[in-house]
Amino acid sequence: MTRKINVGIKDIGRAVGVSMMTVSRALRGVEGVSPAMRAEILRMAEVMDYRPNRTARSLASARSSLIGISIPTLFSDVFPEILDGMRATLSHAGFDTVIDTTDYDRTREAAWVERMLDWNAAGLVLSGIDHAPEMRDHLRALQIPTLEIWDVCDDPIDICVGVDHHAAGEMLGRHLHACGYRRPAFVSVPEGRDRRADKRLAGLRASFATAGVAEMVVERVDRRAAFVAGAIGTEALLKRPGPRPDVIAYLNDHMAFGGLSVCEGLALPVPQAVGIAGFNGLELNTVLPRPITTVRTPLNAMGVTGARNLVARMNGAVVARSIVLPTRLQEGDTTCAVDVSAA
Amino acid sequence: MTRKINVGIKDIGRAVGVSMMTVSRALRGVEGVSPAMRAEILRMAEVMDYRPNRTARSLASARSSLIGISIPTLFSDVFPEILDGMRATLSHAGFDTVIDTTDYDRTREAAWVERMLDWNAAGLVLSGIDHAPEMRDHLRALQIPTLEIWDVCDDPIDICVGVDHHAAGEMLGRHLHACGYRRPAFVSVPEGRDRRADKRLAGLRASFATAGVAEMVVERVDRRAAFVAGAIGTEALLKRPGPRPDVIAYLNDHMAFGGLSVCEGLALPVPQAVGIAGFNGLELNTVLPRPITTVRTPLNAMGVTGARNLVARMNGAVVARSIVLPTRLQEGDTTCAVDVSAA
DNA sequence: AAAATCAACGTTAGCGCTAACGTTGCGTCG
DNA sequence: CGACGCAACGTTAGCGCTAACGTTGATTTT
Repeated sequence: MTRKINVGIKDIGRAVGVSMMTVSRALRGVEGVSPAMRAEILRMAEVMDYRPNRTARSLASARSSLIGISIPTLFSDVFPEILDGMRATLSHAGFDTVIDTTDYDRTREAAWVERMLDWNAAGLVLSGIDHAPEMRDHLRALQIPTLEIWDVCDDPIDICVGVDHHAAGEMLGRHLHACGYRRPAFVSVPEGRDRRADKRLAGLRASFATAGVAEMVVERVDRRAAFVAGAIGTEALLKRPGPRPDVIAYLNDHMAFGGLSVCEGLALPVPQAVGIAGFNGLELNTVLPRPITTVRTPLNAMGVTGARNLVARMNGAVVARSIVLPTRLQEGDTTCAVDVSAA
Repeated sequence: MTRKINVGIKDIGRAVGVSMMTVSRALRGVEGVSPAMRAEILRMAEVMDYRPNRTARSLASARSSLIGISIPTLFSDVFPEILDGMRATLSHAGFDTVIDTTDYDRTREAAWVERMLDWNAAGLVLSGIDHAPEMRDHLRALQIPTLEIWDVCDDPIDICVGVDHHAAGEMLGRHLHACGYRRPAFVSVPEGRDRRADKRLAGLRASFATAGVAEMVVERVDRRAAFVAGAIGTEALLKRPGPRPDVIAYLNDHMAFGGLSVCEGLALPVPQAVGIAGFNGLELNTVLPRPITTVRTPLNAMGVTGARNLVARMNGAVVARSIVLPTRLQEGDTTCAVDVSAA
């Protein structure tokens, strides 16, 4: 091992016989170095096992290669899937990603963003479009490239890529109503926790209301594991006094599956006695003995698109402020065979 | 807003009337400043909305507040749970966590670790104990505080906290054999992908072999979603020629649940015709209509313990090199009621 | 052919902070 | 009461790198 401790660009420069500035340029791929010299420097850097000091680089250039990514939780299939989509693009572009989980707490998110700014982060990725107002203002003022992902609006902090959750809710609602269901219910998380959940519910409500069905029962469960939450919510729903819902929509497919399991356990015919529908079209749904009706959201593609746009944005390109990805209704076996005449 | 752009410790020093060194000491909580002066400086820092430049701090002190955490995948209940356990401890201690997913690729892990070293990382957390040898040597030579988590051995890079996967496999194997099962099968991921999976299998094999059952059928599935993988693996297993297995163990509870669903779909009586068992005791298992026999692993506690030890280690304390957390067999409804006489 | 242009390098100043030594003034102790 | 010790500060010198200007010699321009 010829590995000296802490080889710096100065050492490389000395070895090659040029100034450290030339080395710096060569290593960064900046122009101003002849191809021959660049090759020689790169070779020597390799030989000497040079490792750039990112800290020094960040300090001198007032910009780091860190990208902060904030997501509500890792206990979900949604965010890991989005992260997975972003991964390749960001790492190819040479960025290091610092991930934070906020547990749906805006204050925590804001504090963490400030911390990332202390690191001279090159960019930020935030989940959704609902954030602490001061944080919004701060980021806007600082002009930090910021991607809001998963949800969309007309006026993002910087740029956003996501789906229209309200429209997704409406789409599912229209389908369920067309199936003949008239006593809809929704199983979700505690109110205010997840804005996307509320939007889906609002969309469902809107389409049912338009069709003349005003009432929608909502059961909220505070359980991290989605399958569990769906099961618990469904049991609670079925135990309620009053007419039993004839269709239950869930915040996502995992929850819907939990609910479906409960119904099957109670020998409640699905979709005749009760319809079941989810959201997101998660991989789970592709092998279920009974595919669940759902609204597919392009999670991975969202990550890819978002990351690409963010990188382009950081390179100074002009990109669309807001990109709405399409969702698609995917009919399964858990809705539609309802006996309308009996209702 | 009185917020000036880029308030530095020099500015605070000027405002208070002391040198920047005193400000630095006060802000870092280092001794050498009178309580009154410290209070005054902290107040002024607050007023002026001072934000430390972490980059500069890292460069000057040759040590950053970054901790690199490498995990194979986010698509699992295991690693998010461990991460969740580490979170609070690390963030309270003032560290920022950079998470990387390796997809079970050691080369990728090694490259990423080098990158973290370029950031002067304060510490590292690696999943499991099997890593690229050069990386091991490098970390050892550099004496970077390194925690290996989830698996254990006598000779970790630095310190480790985990469970004994081989013993867990044996434990489950003994139980299954005691139940009377004699044709065991195991559904796992592709060989070599996940060392822990292989160890569990080896443990299962060992205990069955000791009891006189030499053969164990292994089905390997390459699917990210565990439920899906379990379902597919089970179907493949049941389609194989030869005697049908009378018990199927799965790498984890999600896979086991997928398998259970398939068996139920085929009207195969569980646990009579076929037993089902998983690993990890995931939350899912707490609400399943039929609890699955499993081996509980203390994931969250592992994260907590690991993080605490790592922090202690970074503070120079001497901590146990290797900590083995206990696992516990949790009997469910999916094993044991086998009719031994019929076998 | 003198001037302008330009690629290919070099020099100079820091980036904002901290480590490692000073320095000062006051109590204290033989 | 002078030497000593010590708490509470200050000074100096970078950490390793890059931005922003030089500088130089060769090529092009008119």
